Amino acid sequence: MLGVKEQMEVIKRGAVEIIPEEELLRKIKNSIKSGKPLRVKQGFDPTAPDIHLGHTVGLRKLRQFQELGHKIILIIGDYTGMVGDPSGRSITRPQLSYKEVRENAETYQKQFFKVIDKSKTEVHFNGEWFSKMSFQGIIQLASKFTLARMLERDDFSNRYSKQVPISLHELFYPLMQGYDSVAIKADVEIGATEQKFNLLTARQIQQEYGVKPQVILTLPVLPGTDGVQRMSKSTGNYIGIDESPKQIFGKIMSVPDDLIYPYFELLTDVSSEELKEIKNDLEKKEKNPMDFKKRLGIKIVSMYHSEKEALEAKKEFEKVFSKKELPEEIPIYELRYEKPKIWIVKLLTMTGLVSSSSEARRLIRQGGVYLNGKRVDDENLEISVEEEKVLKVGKRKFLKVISA
RNA sequence: GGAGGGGUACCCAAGUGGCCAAAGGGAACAGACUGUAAAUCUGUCGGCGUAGCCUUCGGAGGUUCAAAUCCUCCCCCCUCCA
Repeated sequence: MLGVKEQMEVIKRGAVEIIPEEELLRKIKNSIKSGKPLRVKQGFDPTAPDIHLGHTVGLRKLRQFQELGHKIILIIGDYTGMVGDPSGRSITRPQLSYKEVRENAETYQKQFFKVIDKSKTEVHFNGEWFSKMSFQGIIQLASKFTLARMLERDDFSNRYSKQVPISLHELFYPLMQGYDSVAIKADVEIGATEQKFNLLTARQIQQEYGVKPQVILTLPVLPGTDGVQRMSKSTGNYIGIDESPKQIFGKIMSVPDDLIYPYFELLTDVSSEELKEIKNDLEKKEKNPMDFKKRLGIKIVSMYHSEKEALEAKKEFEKVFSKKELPEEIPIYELRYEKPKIWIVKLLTMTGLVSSSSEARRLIRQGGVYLNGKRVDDENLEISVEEEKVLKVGKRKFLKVISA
């Protein structure tokens, strides 16, 4: 096991706050002395079935704790998932059914272990304790906190002042998360900065239940591919770690240039010297940001697939978008049509390339439809059904149409 | 229980009888440009074989030549008082 100083250095990298830092020092010291690893907790609510790069910021930190010899406790919030975390939210989250949550949890676990080491991880569903909690227990838990303190949160107070509804069950979320820490006796809990309130509430709840309070460690929130909102599945600005190499690479390339540095910092292992260099180069603007993005894309795809696939994805990207050639693999559509000729608009809607014929006409007018590499400029074009053809809609949609 | 304010397209939001398929912004999509699925600029953004029609402003009825807009009932949200 590494010494206190060395451990702290690893732990502090990329962290925003450690509260209280002295307490963490003490805990690590004790852990080294006693040989007992720290219990480091992070919870995830399985609201959407996919883990994306935003989740990996925390998971990677857990991984580092593992490498330092500590115990990771992963809480899968099957019960908290039914409430929905109000953190950073301006509206009530849609409530999920228990069944949905359990199904998502399955997928989650598979993906977790692409980042962290399964053999050194303890997994709990918080239903383990919440499903057994009596109403009496709930009253007891609720009595540990006051409304005034709850309303200190700016997400709640914003909603309240903007007259956006806050349901009572949402108030339970921080209490439940706190109780998780009681149940598993967490020494450290990590979470994104927007989790600070929940994380701090847990400290208080732990003390109320006679458990030593945890140290909290916050990490930056990862912006999504739009460069503005936090990465999340519901806003559609995410990159899932289970996506194909091509998709991950392509999405990295579509990220605004400003995100290049934060992504390198939060999502990859590049050394701090290398990071500095990247920052300098980006600021000087002498080098092409595209090349940094390619490097980033290769790094990230390599982590979740392989280096070989990463290089292939890069090649494919250059082929399709830089050279504007046809991609390596094009999906095939088998066309069944009773007449020898088919109207182009009809074909586009039939194949699902566009959702309505108005849209098809619009795209043709805008010059976004290609047939066998030639731009289609006639909305009334009739094309032969027999002949094999390749359709391109916009920059990214390709389809090979063959007659069935 | 009483009083008042609201519900408009994917999201925010304007519209209080016809000029409303509905301003503006965001998102999305297309094109141009390039350094890329970045940035910027331009355009599109309910549906229908494009031609005028059809469907849409919380829901159901009604008034009117004409309703997002007026009337009735209902549902939902917010605020204040109790």
